[in-house]
Amino acid sequence: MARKQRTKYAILGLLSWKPMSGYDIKKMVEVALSHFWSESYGQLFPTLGRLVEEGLATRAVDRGSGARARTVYTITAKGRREFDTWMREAADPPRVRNELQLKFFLTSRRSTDESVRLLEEYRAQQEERLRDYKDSEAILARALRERTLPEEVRGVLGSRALRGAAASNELLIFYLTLRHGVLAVEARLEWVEESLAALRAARTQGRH
Amino acid sequence: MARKQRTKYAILGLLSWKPMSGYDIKKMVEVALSHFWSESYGQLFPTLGRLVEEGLATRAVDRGSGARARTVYTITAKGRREFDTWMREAADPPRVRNELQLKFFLTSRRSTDESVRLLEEYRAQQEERLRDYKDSEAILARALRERTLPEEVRGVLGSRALRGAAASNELLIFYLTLRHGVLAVEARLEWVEESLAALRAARTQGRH
DNA sequence: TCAGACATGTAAGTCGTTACATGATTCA
DNA sequence: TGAATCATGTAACGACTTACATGTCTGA
Repeated sequence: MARKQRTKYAILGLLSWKPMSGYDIKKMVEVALSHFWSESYGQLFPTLGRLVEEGLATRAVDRGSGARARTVYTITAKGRREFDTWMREAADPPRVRNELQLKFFLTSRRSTDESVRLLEEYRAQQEERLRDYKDSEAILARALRERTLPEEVRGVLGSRALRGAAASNELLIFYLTLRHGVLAVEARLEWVEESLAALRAARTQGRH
Repeated sequence: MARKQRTKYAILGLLSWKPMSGYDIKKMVEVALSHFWSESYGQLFPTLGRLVEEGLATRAVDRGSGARARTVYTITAKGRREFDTWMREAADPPRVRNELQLKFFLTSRRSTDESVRLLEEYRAQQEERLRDYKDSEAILARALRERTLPEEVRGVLGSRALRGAAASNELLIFYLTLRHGVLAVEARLEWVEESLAALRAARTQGRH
């Protein structure tokens, strides 16, 4: 029952790129995947421990030249096999629980002012996000055009020089996942405008 | 810690419309809110019990003329006050965990075929949803134009005749929440096409 | 010197799903 | 008569967050 263990596979997937510490993984998720994924320390560290127990990763303490100690996890062959299997399984559709939509729905027997207020709250929320995304999008679009690897993404995509199809493909996929976020946010903003207009129109009609 | 209790407020909100049984609430969520909300029995019934304990709702067994017994919950004045308070609080932005996006991101060091397969899976998933939404959208758009209350939504919006601004506003808000679902799905489909085109273009370039 | 980032973890609790369990009623 | 739907719930589990706890290193 409920055997999804998505944190496990997310970690395995990131470790399939390169060995990382728990802290690295948390940072990576925050800077590169935050518009479609999240992990908390409370999930991350226990899961890393379980990965080692199950023989899917190994743990090693790295004291590189005076730097602070880091516990680095490396995926094993068995870990790669399990990750491969998971990648081939159908992804389960995200179950959505959008509190703002719920509240908006529940205003239908309350006042139109309240509906409008919620829409404006939603708009502010989404506009802020859009600004973030647009900044990153511009950087990535430029990198793709000019075939350079911008400093901002080196931590995420690795420090290999951007030459050959492989590295450029990584950059493209990274860009596309961000585009998903941009298009989603833009659709929500479009919806807000459409809804505000519809409420205004209804109000005018009701008053005639 | 983690004192959101969204199920509690969702139930309170629905009970603020009319008295309902646990089963009614489940059905209502499934038919009217499924594109932005979900509740499971395992959450619903214990929460309903808690509502009664806290004096936010009352429980009554209804044996209406030979029909099967139903346990009907009615919101109290205290319940309405708590619901009002919650409605005025800022909604917390939904934390998103989109497994398909994660997988797509993780294909960036694997094969383009795998990226394409995931996009096609996503497209199929979203197209199916869009068909559902479009059917309901057509019914609701027609009802709004003609100012009638279609049979399909009577269970949700109550059986009051559609006259006056109040009932028509309910229908409008219901329609708008569905539009949110439609626009979101359309944006995802747009993204799929854009991404497939980008991958095709990259493949051609890489081969030249 | 002190803020901020690096770094690793645990404890406690809540949230939420799924499977199970049970039985009545309706209608084809 | 038997499938579908109505109807109510519990048990077990897994998922996930938040708060707590602790300490180091870097650079302005």
